[in-house]
Amino acid sequence: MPAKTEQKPPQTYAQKVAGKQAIIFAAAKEVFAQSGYDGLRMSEVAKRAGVAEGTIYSYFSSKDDLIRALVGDYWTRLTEDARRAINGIEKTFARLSALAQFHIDALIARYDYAELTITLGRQPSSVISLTDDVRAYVRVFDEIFTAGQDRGDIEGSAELWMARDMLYGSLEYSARTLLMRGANQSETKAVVDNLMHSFRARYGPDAKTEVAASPQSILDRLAAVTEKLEAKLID
Amino acid sequence: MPAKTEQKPPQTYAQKVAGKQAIIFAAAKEVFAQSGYDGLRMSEVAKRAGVAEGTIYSYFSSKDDLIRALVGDYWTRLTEDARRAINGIEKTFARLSALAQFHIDALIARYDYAELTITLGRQPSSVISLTDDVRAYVRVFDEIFTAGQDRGDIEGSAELWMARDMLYGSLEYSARTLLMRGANQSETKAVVDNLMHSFRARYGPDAKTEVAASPQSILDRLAAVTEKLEAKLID
DNA sequence: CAAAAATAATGAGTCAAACTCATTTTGTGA
DNA sequence: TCACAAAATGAGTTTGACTCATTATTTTTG
Repeated sequence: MPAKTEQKPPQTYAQKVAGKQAIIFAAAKEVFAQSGYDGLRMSEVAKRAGVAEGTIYSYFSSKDDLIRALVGDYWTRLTEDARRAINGIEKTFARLSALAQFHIDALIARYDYAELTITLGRQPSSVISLTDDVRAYVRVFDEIFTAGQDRGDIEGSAELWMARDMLYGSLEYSARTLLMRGANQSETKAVVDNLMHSFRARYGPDAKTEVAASPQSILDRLAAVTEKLEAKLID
Repeated sequence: MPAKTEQKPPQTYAQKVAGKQAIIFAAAKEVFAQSGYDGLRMSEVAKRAGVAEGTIYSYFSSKDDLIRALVGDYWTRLTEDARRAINGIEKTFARLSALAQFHIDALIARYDYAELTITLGRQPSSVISLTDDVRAYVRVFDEIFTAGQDRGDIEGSAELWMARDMLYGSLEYSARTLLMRGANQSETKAVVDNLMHSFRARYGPDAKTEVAASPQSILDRLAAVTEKLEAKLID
């Protein structure tokens, strides 16, 4: 990377032009974050980007195209984050679990992007594909799964796409329902545990073994409750 | 039901008015079916219903409200069909399987309604709830599941909502991906089989016999009972 | 039964917002 | 410095949801 990019005034015209797309994009991201799809006004994006409304249209052919770019970028960033989230974890199911936890947390943090992925993904676009970015994201799962099959952690005959749909489908739907009541952290963990339990039972080699809570923690709870009961009885 | 309703000309004014809502609704359904949400024009609905555009607005407060009514009706009809689909089937997992097959087929036949449920369900409406209709639909699953728990086909400690989210989530996501490639009948069957396999492994009694008899599950049950006792004492 | 009141229907008109395009501004190469 | 190209501009167009003053229809009242 040459030092040129550091200097402020002497950029070439071409550089300035290239930068403008990024400026508009950033402005759109801001506006989208606080107004959502319907609330986003091209006029507002233009104002924030410091350009005329018409200018946007020489970089993005329509509002939908602009949003599509936003959503595509979202998945690209998410892909990187997902890889970071599973980085250093070795065992197959632990990796899957970490990915699942990352995924549901991400969805709950910003469900709007997931929602748009569903709607925009189904209507064909002139320019930006979107499907490709989602595919790249989903590949993180695929890699763990097939690697797991290779090392014998996962039943070799298992169909990748079915497992994938089950994982992402469950998590997406759970995120949605958890958002409707107020989600809390412990519930997302429970969802992930339950899902991983199912996964192990379905795809793992040795079937089950795992349970939700340890006997010890249940004993602790029992002891606590019993104490309360005792106190009540004394009254 | 009095014969009055049979006669054509001499309806009361009130009857005519009530009928008009249905006429507009039917017209909207038609237009939506062939144009989708974005393509549906209120002017077109008005034309098909044989009323002025303004008239629609005295029956539905907005385009969104109209569509919401459409989607709500969709789920209501689907609920009836789902009950018919499992009718006469006795065994718990067979019932679940039939329901799952019915569900994925329905989604693939008309994914647009499911899509709108996601988007419209999240934005609060002034009038029509939509969530209630979906809840009623989902109750079909809930009934099978809890009945299954009662008769011991399904692990008693299983969390209903998690199982529900897993089933509907998997099927919805699968429907979406199957639609992207061209879905064929055999693939939906494979998805359902795979899902039911997972369900059996996760929630069925036979695979889990050891677990059912394990100290763990006994502790779980004890904890649950103790909690109930505690609640009673507090009253 | 006629007049008054209430209810419903109408559609021309308003408004908001995405998108266009003739004009102007800015940059480049000779 | 000038001609040419590329980019930016924003006033104007278009589209489509929604409003509301007016008109039509039904019910109520005296």
